[in-house]
Amino acid sequence: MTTYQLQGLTALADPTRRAIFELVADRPRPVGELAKELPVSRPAVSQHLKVLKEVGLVTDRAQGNRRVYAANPDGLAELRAYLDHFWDQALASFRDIVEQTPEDQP
Amino acid sequence: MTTYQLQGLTALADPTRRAIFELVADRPRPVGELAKELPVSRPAVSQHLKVLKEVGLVTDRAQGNRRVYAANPDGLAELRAYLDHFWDQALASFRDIVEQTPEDQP
DNA sequence: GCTTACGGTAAGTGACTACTTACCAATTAC
DNA sequence: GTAATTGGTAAGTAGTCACTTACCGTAAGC
Repeated sequence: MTTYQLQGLTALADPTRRAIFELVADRPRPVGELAKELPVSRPAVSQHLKVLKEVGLVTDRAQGNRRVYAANPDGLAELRAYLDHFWDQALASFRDIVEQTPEDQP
Repeated sequence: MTTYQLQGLTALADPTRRAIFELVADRPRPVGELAKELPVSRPAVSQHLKVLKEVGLVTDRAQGNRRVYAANPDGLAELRAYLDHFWDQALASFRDIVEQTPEDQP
């Protein structure tokens, strides 16, 4: 778990890529529609979608002339599992901190 | 929610920073101990800790000569909330995709 | 007092990456 | 058939960022 790649986190770190993911999570959309709602060019959107697809955060399917992208719950599940794991650890170590006040040491 | 900064995601995107966070989530540690377990220099660790602290993922407290860093559950909670929100949306839109098979269009 | 340990900061550098324009392939419409 | 729409890819570039070494402040030990 520690040596995990967690490429999904890296993918969602970019604001534009996160915006794209949020748009397709709202509802599946073709590339052109995504580019219209974003301040970047259409090739940029294509490149971002390629990254999101590689890490399993989106899926695509041909629909006539267009290619419709949708959010993939599987990719999100991996990130949720990662955060949930450290949630428990963080809570435990944080509790240790609180119980051990700074005046404790001699 | 969409215009959120989500700096925590950006912070955890870097592998070294993620490793640091995982170490302090396991148990609170001083800077030197973190540097010993990582393939980067101590100043690099300090810089990463500064970022993690700014986005609220870790807290620090002076302990004698050392400075002990611990994971902060509040920062993690924000990320969890973000992913959970899009989890529902992704599930819904993904269900639409599945129900509407590619052979549907005329 | 002086020395040692610990850690934050400054400055500089190399690598990565998000973006652009240009080009090409494939499907639809006529 | 040709023209138009859609979108993926190539090549090049500018900005960001993770890292290093060097330096300085502060607390503990003698």
